[in-house]
Amino acid sequence: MPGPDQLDPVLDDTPPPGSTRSVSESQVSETESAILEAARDLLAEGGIGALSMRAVASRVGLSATALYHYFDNKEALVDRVVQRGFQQSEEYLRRAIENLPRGSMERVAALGEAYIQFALRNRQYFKIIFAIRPEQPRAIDDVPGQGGYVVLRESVVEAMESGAIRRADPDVVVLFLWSVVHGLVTIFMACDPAGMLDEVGLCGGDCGQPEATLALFDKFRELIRDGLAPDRADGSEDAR
Amino acid sequence: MPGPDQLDPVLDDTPPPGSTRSVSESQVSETESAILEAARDLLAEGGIGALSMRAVASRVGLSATALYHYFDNKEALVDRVVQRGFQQSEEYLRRAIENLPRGSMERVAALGEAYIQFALRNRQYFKIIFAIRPEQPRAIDDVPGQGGYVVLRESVVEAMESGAIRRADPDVVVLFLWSVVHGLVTIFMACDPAGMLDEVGLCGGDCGQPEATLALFDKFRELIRDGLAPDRADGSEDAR
DNA sequence: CCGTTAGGTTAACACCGTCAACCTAACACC
DNA sequence: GGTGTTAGGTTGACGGTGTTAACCTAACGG
Repeated sequence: MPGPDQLDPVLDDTPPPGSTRSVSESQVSETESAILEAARDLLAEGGIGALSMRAVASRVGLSATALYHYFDNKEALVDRVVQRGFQQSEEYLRRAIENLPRGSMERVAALGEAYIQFALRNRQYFKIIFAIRPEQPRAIDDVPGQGGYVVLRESVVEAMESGAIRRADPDVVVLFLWSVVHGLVTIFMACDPAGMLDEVGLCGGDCGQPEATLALFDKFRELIRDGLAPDRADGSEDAR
Repeated sequence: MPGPDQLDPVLDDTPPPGSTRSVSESQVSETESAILEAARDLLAEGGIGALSMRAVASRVGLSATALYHYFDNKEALVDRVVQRGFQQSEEYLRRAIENLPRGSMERVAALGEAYIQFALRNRQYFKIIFAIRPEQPRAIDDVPGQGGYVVLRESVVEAMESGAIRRADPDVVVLFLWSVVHGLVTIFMACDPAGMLDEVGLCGGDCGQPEATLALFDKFRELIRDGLAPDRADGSEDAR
């Protein structure tokens, strides 16, 4: 019933007609982006197992070996697909906070929610990042944090300056928050949440994953804010 | 230089000689466990890419098709390998806390550290669980939490009763803590920590992953304990 | 003695990533 | 205008993959 994961379509990189697009960087032939699109679609429809050079090629109307004119090998193709996918994450996150006041805790929390939503809507990208690589971990730039890292860091620093959260090494705080939401999302991508969630008492049984994950994140917010230590003002809290 | 990930060897399941082993459950032929062992070794040596039916078979001295007498298909084999790997995690965690006082915060923290260590020593299992599987998420039982969940929950409940941590829904707290360490570990398995860590100021450049991850976790402990909210006893904290 | 089963074989199929060789149209240059 | 050179494409093949079908053989129960 969950259906195939869909992947968010990627920003079009055909230049707006008449624009004097600089020949820099993201010069990408029409065929090349058709290949990337086809690859993304196959990934979304059937996971990494469905993304074969031959399948991609036939979807674009080429022979498999033609792809090698654009990409060194399959790994390079997949990397580009994932990279393009994650490039959106930054914009996704930025849009999630554009209407929230700078320096507020809500802004930071909204980034967490957005990360969860993006991850669950693009889980194929995540699966690849954390699995496919033969051995050596990739550069951090490929990882979903990259774009989001600076966004989150900015919001955290602002929140510290405004006094919404306490002062501490912002990088540690950012990695901490990132770990929380990323771990949550990763766990829920691997487990059947049904069995775990009625344990937690959230939604009775067959709720959708995104809602359940977000609901749990909402409960996390309190823990993130106040910590696990018992109230120093010892007393009323939870008497009886 | 990081060398191949090694995987912890699995508990021997050949019955101790003379024991009246019940014919229940884990009845496993010698050949079958030889296959599982070979598969685990291949996984450790070369990742999932090196684990092919033919490679496993030849290592056991069989033809590839013989494996199908023991496992429905490759997926089933891999699942068993991973499942056996994770079965150890519970014991691993239990051993990490056996000398720590019940109800203490250290006990909870030690579980986090143990989880990180186990994950980094058995990362191949994690990669498979959280990424490779074709589509549908597996049952929660397969996930590394399963065994560990009850252990962690027990320690959390005890810590609440002793007053070491504040009272809250223990399941939410457990999932929260699990998310933190799991997220941390997952992120570090995917990124090159070098680039990220000197950002954070931990270890100058080429330190090993486990140490870096544990060091960061150590910094997290403070955030977990006290939360992000500014001290209510407003004042001294970080005055310039 | 015969049937069944467990455990194993070989041969084959369809698919995979990739390479080598070749083709063809477009363009730069003397 | 002829002549490289190159970008973009083809076909065919190689070795490897998971998996199936058919077959073999030894052990065991009736």
